Amino acid sequence: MDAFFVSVEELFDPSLKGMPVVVGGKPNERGVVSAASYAARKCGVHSAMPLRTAYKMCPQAIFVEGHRDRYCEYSGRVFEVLNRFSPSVEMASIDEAYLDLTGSERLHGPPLAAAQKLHQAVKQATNLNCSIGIAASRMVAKVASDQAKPNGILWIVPGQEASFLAPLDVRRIPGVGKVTQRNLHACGIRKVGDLAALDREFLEERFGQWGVALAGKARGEDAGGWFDHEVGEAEPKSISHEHTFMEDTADAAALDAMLTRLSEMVARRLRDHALYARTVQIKLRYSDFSTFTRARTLERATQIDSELASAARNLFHKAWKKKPIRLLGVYAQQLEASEGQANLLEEEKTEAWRKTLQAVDKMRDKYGDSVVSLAAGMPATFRARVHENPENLPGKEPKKSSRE
DNA sequence: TCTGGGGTCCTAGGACCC
DNA sequence: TCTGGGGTCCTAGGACCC
Repeated sequence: MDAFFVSVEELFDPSLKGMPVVVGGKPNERGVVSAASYAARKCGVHSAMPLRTAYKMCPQAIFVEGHRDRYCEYSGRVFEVLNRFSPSVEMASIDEAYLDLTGSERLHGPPLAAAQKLHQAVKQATNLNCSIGIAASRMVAKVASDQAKPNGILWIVPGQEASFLAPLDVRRIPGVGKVTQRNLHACGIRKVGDLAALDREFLEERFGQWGVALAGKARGEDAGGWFDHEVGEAEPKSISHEHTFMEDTADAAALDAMLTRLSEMVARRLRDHALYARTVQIKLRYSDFSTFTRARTLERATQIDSELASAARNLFHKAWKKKPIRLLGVYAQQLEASEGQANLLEEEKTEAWRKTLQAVDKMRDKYGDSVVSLAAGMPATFRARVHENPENLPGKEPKKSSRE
């Protein structure tokens, strides 16, 4: 999809059309650009750029918060259109998909005609523009669709892969980021063609096994192959939440509260997926952006808020250098379908928690996530108030709202 | 310029085991 | 006496993608 987030925002607010628009947050917030309209890109704004930088470069731009639910909905509509065209559709992300059109010639005609039909169908169903790359491998199709932007179609005829790729910057190859680009430039390799011309031994010595794969990509060979993944929703391999503070803080109570809240969010999603985490990891980032992770593997896998939270807080306090913190994160890894064996005492305890959390999850579904929380996740001032006078508990407050 | 949040995959060293 | 070879698990860090 072309400038997907911005284009969806334009559907909801047509006055944004043609304007420099930045999706991601307010211009003075800590955050980065999720998407920029083509008008904003003309000022030099691009995704992943800090919002404050974007504001300096393009002060006249309109800054809007992202609406993930809207993007998901439109992503679903696009998927429905694609699914009509081919039974094997792989959504690679919220705004990118691969279609296998093998054997669909009788139905859709030759590749270019099929792509034109598809392009029109997407436009008709969503009023959004997309770009389409057609090729004999996924990788080449992806690069072709990037080159076709905006709103274009590009067909790389079989046999022409290498000559199509050769004049492009190495950065265009999926998997080549800033660091690899810098390393390749240091060897005098700037274009994909330079890469394709090198011999295997040189690349293997310099970049390891990955260099060999890279040389293949440069010639248009796709190690991944076609739709060899499992069908249906793949289970996640990790679940995480992280938070960057508006201002760095060394307030231990505030940090503990944040770790608790993040743990609750992670645990909630573990339960949604019916998964248990064997490994808990935390991430901390100081004011100078130096970043550390600490992990611990548990005796038994868990999906219980308080178990995750206490593991996270232990890890944090062992690692924390008592300096102001910019970011905290909580990660669940080594996800398993069951918690494994336990002794009788533990079994009783987890059973009690399981029932409690089931009820809590129902309340959160109905009234929002903040309606119930571990006390440790609440602001310290609030905890103190309740401690001094239990009448301050939300349910006992005199004025009733629907939340309560 | 001052750097989000959600992920995946890879590497490398050390502990431990046979 | 100057110290193997293979495997798995765990931990930490980093590149990359959208």
